[in-house]
Amino acid sequence: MPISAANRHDPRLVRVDDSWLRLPNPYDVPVEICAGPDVPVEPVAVDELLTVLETADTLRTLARAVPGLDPEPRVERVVCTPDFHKGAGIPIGTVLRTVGALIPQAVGNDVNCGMRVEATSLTVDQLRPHLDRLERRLRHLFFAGGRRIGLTARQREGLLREGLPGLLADGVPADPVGAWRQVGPDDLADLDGRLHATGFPVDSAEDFRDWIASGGGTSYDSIIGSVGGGNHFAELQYVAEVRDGATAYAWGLAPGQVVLMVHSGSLSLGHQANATGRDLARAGWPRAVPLPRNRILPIPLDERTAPARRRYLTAFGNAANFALGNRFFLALMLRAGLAEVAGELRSRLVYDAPHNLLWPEPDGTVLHRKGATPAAGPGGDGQRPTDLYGEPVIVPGSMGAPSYLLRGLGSSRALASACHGAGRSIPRGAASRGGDAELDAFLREFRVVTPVDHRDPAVAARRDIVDAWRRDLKQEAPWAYKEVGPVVRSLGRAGVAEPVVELRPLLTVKG
DNA sequence: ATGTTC
Repeated sequence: MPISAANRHDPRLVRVDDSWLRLPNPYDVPVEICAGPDVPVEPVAVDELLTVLETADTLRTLARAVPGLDPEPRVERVVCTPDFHKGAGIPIGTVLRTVGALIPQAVGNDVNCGMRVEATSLTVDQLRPHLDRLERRLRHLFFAGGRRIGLTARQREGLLREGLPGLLADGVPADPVGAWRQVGPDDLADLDGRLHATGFPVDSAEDFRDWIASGGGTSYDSIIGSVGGGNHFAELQYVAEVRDGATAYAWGLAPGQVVLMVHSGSLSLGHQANATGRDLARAGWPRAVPLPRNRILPIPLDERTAPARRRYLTAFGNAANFALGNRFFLALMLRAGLAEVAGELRSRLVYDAPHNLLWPEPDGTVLHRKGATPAAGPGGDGQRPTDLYGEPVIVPGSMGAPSYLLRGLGSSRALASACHGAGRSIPRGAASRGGDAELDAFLREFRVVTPVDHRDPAVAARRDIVDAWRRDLKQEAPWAYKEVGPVVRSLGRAGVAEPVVELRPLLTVKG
């Protein structure tokens, strides 16, 4: 193989085989990166991985300083996905299994950032003639006053405490307005949780009283129905290629079928929950232990920290539930646009997958995912349709690029986790490449609907707004991301997940 | 990643 930027790896990494790299370390923590020889690994991200190892050392210090911790805190295993790249603190694409402690900062700031995919009853041939009009309608629905998601305090509290079952406990409002009009029998039928996570039961929502109250009665707020920034989007796609016919059929996907894909998180609620976790970890930090240099503070799983953990996990669960609800409403908004231009349609959930979550287990282990997606294999309790074929793994491409739907294979080496995208080739915040004309041509070609309509002369006159918007959007341009193909092939070769369908974009709404 | 609406 020729030496190129794409196959040079950081010298600190040891290639184990075609699928895995290992980071040797003095803490005896298994650290492995799932990446083929054609997937470049950012040295800066490897630097950050060393701070994860400092956290392994922090847990040892805690175990010595706080007597009687049972089980003794330690980092059991670290796995990085093929799209692993630099983030704030712990790299994005890091899966961490700990024993005897949880680490709020090992979850991305945006709690339960994730994907929702729905299969519609429309075909790409039916939709193509209406794309110009759809683009205009979606701009109105997402960015120009068309959102109109009214929620009662009861619905808000239900959502934060139970997720979608709580939101929809009383069914659809008697006189539905806006996105609510798109709720159909399939949405209510899926609420038994057999297909996917519909909610995380938590016993209160005290940290979010302001959002719940929001003026009383049926009220509107500035958060629900927002796409969010960065790499978040709401997209219409179609099934371009079927790679695994049996699984595609079981998941209700056929060639040419129009699919909705939403990538979004918990917006400000997740940030608030994470800040709560960080503050509680700091407030409860044992005086005998110096603050770790990397500022990543674990919370040991003992009696002393029980009230703090309960408070954090409640806020965390509230935020995670909000994200499920927001993705649901974003999908309803896409459905509303489709219904306006192509007539009434059916749309059914394929899967909702989280990227940023932690899972405390009764045995004292905690699985943390930051920018990685679950990829459980076939099996489970056999009660869910997905148990037959493995968990749906949604890998979005960068703007304009194909996305993939894979089936998880439950690799224990990979901590049953897959990548959540192609991964950046240019870190966020680095100088963005490409001229304005190049960006504009790209946005037109791929029908990218954005909040700033720079073709409107009144908007174009606001240079400061347009410049800031272009700067941010260039960070999400395809040239800021790796190619998704080699990343997806790495997952297959490693036995993490296998492709089921390839999806190509028709129209993208960027927040 | 970071509240764009009645």
